[in-house]
Amino acid sequence: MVFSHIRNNLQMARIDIANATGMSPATVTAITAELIAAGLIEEVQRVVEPGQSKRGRPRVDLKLHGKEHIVAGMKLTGRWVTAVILDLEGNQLGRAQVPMPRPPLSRQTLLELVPKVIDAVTKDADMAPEDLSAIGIGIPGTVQATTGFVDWCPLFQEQEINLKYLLQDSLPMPVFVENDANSVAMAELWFGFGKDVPDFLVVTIEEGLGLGIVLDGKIFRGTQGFGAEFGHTKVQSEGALCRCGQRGCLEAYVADYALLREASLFRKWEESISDEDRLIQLYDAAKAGDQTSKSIFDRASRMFAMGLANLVNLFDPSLVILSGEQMRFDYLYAQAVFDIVRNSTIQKGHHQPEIRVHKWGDMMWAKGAAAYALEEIVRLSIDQLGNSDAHS
Amino acid sequence: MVFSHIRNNLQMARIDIANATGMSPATVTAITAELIAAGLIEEVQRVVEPGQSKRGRPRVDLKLHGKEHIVAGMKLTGRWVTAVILDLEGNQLGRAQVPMPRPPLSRQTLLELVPKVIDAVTKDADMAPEDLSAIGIGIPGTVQATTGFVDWCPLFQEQEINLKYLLQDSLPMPVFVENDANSVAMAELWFGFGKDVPDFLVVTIEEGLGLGIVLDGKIFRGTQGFGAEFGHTKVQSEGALCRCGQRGCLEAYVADYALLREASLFRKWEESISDEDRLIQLYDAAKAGDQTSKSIFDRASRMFAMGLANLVNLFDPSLVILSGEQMRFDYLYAQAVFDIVRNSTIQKGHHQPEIRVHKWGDMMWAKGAAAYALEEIVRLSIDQLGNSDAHS
DNA sequence: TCAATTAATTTGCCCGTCGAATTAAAAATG
DNA sequence: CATTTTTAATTCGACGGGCAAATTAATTGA
Repeated sequence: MVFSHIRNNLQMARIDIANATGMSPATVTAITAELIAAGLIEEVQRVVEPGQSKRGRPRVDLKLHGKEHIVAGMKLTGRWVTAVILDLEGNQLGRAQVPMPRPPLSRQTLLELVPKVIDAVTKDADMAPEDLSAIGIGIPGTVQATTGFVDWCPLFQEQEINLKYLLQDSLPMPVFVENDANSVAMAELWFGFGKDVPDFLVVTIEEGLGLGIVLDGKIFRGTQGFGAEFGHTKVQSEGALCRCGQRGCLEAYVADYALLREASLFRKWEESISDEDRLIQLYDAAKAGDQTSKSIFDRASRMFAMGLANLVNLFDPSLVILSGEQMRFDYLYAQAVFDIVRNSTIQKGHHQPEIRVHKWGDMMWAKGAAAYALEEIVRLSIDQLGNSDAHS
Repeated sequence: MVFSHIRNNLQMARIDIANATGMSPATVTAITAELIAAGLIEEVQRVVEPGQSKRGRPRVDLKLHGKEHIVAGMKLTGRWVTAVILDLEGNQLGRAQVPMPRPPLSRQTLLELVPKVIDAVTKDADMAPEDLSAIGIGIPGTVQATTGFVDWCPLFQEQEINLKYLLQDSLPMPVFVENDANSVAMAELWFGFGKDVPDFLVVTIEEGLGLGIVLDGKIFRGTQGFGAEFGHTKVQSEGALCRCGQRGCLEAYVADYALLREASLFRKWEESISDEDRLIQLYDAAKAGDQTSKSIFDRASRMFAMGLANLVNLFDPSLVILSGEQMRFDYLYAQAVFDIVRNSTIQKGHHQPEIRVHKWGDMMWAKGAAAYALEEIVRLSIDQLGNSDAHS
């Protein structure tokens, strides 16, 4: 609790922590002493701007001790593997991006890929893999973060594997695996709009649709530990076919492949043109006023708004963050979408959630994965702190 | 914690509580002593069946002290006001049901109605209203249970009122107001399928659709305190008009009025026939093989399954309880519905939630409201326990 | 130089919890 | 029938987390 307050405020004095948490100064002194002894935080001299110094003993700020833990975060998509190095303070020390082999990956390929990326990203930070305290990996699919068990991931050949233990065996540091939408939620919680908000939803828009649910400052993983399958909530009875094999999934209306499927009816592209480029052409056509192209995006955004509205109706959130980088998703961030959401939710007036857009790229997702690794490592450190005390 | 263990197991010995909670026997002794002193629990002699008695000091069972707190629970619908008297043990001591004046009710009518019902139900239990420690009231609409503030309720003329304080002024006991779906969830938690399950969803089917979300043994009220608006999640873009004024709400396909609206296209009823009877006729026709009638129910159940599937996809529950009394809802409990849910959710195999049906009537809803009142009263008692200790 | 002021620490205390020892109440034993 | 065995419950002493109050530390202002 003390730790997360310091983290959220970057640096603060003990007295401020006491006020913010409601604890007594005595308790704060005791706890911070332990954290300092454990190397997790450190004292820093507060820079006093001339003229505004007050009388009395000056406060001594505390901040996270960045060098105590350095971790890597990694994000796997069908096209790229993106990685960052983060220290405990959240400073980005290095980054790397390598092309992803064409999925689905064999176990062998995966076991070679991850260390390769770690080598690359640590090199970028002028470090060695051994310097890392942990790595966090964000992947699409259904992941039980507590155990590292991957029920299903579109990127892998093998399913139902324990990726955490699989990778840990060939790596010198602990590995934490997390659903990629939850990685982004984590990034929002540590570095983004969610810093001061205890409850919010993060909707991610990428190849698929993801949802991260943050309740009371913690990620809600469903009662059985699996992530929220927002992309496969149904928005149409007997609707469009989804790549999951079911019908009417939101994803089947909003994802790239859904848009291209529609477009293929009236547009013939050369084989050689990438999906990416096709989408850009489609989007440009819509913007230029082509009604058919426009109707494709219109339907997608209408369906998306409907899915969002359902989330708002069920969770009654005060904040919804939409996270996705690409230009081609602009239509999903349009005012029209927000209007539909507002008109499709019961929450009235001051209960309407704020909807904010974060155009974050893969790097932020990787940072989220790193944040998850940091959180777990810190949690372990603090737990051990308590235990070692008990023995002494 | 100790208290809820005793409540859930009806009666158990101290040593069992220690084992179940992980506390030491010493602690259990201390806590139970306090609870006994407060009158909340009492010792009972365990009935030893001959032949199966073990050596050693016999365990002394503890059970809730029913007479310590007697509460009333009340459920308001558009047609009836249903009330029960419950003691702390959950024994039903009395019941009453009076017709509801035609909504919307004025403040005056409401303020007269509630005491009248309390008089009736306490009389049925051979008691006086003064004997009640509290009353709990379950109403449809959006209710902030913590404050008793009613944002919107279809039964009342006035909206945005604090029903809790409004009623408390004219009643001798504290009043707790709760969304009716949450009342049912509460009933499941105390008396039903949810007794041993920490996380589950309760879907209620009545005039509208309700949802109670139980996470970690507590009712989840959305991050802003308002209940989950399941009935107004959207299952169809630009769909059927709902009584809330929006389009495509699940309720607009499943609720009574939705079915009758469809039926009115091909069936003309006498003015005098009640909605209730119309529905029964419609249902009988469908059962008898009338294709048009059947298609109405078919669509309703298909939409309902879709809404359920979305809940499962988002919350990943291990248990979903469907609660509704009337025969006319049988089609919603059909195997076909469960099949659609299973085929529309990502959860596979062992992660599929169990779906159970509870044909509970208004009386159980009222019991849930009473349970809520009991929980609040007990919580207050236990809190005061700690405080009075601090002073002594 | 000395008060005034504010931050941080130390001290002593309370409370909840625990392990270990003790007491209580039964059955089994000879 | 007294004694041992067994199991439940309680008591006792101790410990750790957290707090209020007192104390110490470090600064500004008079």
